[in-house]
Amino acid sequence: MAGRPKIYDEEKALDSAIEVFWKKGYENASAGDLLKAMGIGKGSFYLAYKGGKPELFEKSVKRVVDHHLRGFWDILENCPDPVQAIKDFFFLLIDPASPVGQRGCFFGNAVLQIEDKTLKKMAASQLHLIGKAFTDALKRAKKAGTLTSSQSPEVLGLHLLNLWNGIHLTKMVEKDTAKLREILKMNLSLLDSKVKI
Amino acid sequence: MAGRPKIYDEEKALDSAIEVFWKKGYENASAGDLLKAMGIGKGSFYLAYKGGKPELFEKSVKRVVDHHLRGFWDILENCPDPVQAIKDFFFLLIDPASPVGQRGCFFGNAVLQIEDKTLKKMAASQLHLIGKAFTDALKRAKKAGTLTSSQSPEVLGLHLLNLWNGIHLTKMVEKDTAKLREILKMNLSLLDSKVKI
DNA sequence: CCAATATTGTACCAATTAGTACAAAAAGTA
DNA sequence: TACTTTTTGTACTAATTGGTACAATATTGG
Repeated sequence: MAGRPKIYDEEKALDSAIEVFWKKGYENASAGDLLKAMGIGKGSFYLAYKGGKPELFEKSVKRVVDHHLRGFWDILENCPDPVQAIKDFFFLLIDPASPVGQRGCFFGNAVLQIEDKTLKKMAASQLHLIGKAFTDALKRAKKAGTLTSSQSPEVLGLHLLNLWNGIHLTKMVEKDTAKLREILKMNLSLLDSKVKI
Repeated sequence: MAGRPKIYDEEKALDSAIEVFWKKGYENASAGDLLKAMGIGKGSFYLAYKGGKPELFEKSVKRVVDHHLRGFWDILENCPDPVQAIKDFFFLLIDPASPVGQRGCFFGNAVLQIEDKTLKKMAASQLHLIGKAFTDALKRAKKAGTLTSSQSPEVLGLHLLNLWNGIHLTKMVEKDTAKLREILKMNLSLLDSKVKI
């Protein structure tokens, strides 16, 4: 148990790779781009990621789940009013000042960018989990009485995933934030009881 | 004005290229893939598309607009009840038996796949046009009295574009068609007057 | 049937790619 | 100090890439 110590920080390097994947897309990110951003050489890279780019992406997915999504999940699971938290979150998503930016959803992008079936499925199942997180939060809200819609949490959770999927792309096309706010208001009003289908 | 005649059908070759772009994604489609599918050699290809893959994609976009979208636009502009046509169309989109399949939206995919700014913007503006087509159809429906929602056609049109963007991705993740139908029903009910926001 | 023109297939090139091999380096340990 | 272990950087390979050059081919018009 000795050996030359790593000169780089594994998590920081991984985060840099994630940035590249997110910004350029999976297929556009060459090994060279990734190595450069990660600040390591080929020797270190293929030692740490014997599977090359696919393995790096797999680890990136896990890191995005653990790092970027974990906080959001915790809020959904613990906040007093999940419905309000969800609404706030979506409006944050279209705020031009928000750090979320114009990069889209890491997993949604991946599903539409990656040809490799294994990686594509992995990204798709993460998206599905986001839907499940919405659903679970809504179930809790239903019990607590803050979800007043008569629709089932399952259907509403999928609706929110669909809204999530849509808005990430739509906001790249429609720059009028006021209009985006209007459609969010409409879509989120489906969680309220006053809206009868 | 003479010369050796073309051995291939330009439109058929272009359609084949579109298939490749649609199925594999822009970045995954190599020049080799495209030539093979188009059934032509390099000589013919670089004679017809001096700009290479970008030019081919540009022509593909125009062809998809003219060929795939035109029919839909005509219906929207001429049918007696645009609201009903729109609803039918969305349900067709999630029908497993539909030829639309799992390839997603040609333009939406492109926006998320292509790094080249010019091509990306071209795809984005086509998406925007789809939203405008919805809006225009809804304006007509409003005048005809078949659009009963009190929301403006502009906002509802953008909502439909957003639904379009979302459902193309969501149906790749959620295979339960019944659930998909439920969220379509909900989202499309926003066009009806009985739904008050 | 010859000239002009446009298309085709192939051979070729230069650049970039992912990935491997391996020796040098930097630590711990005895 | 010498040995072991792990990481690092570089040099290298093999394959694929997009794109060009060009001679051969197939047509129309004079």
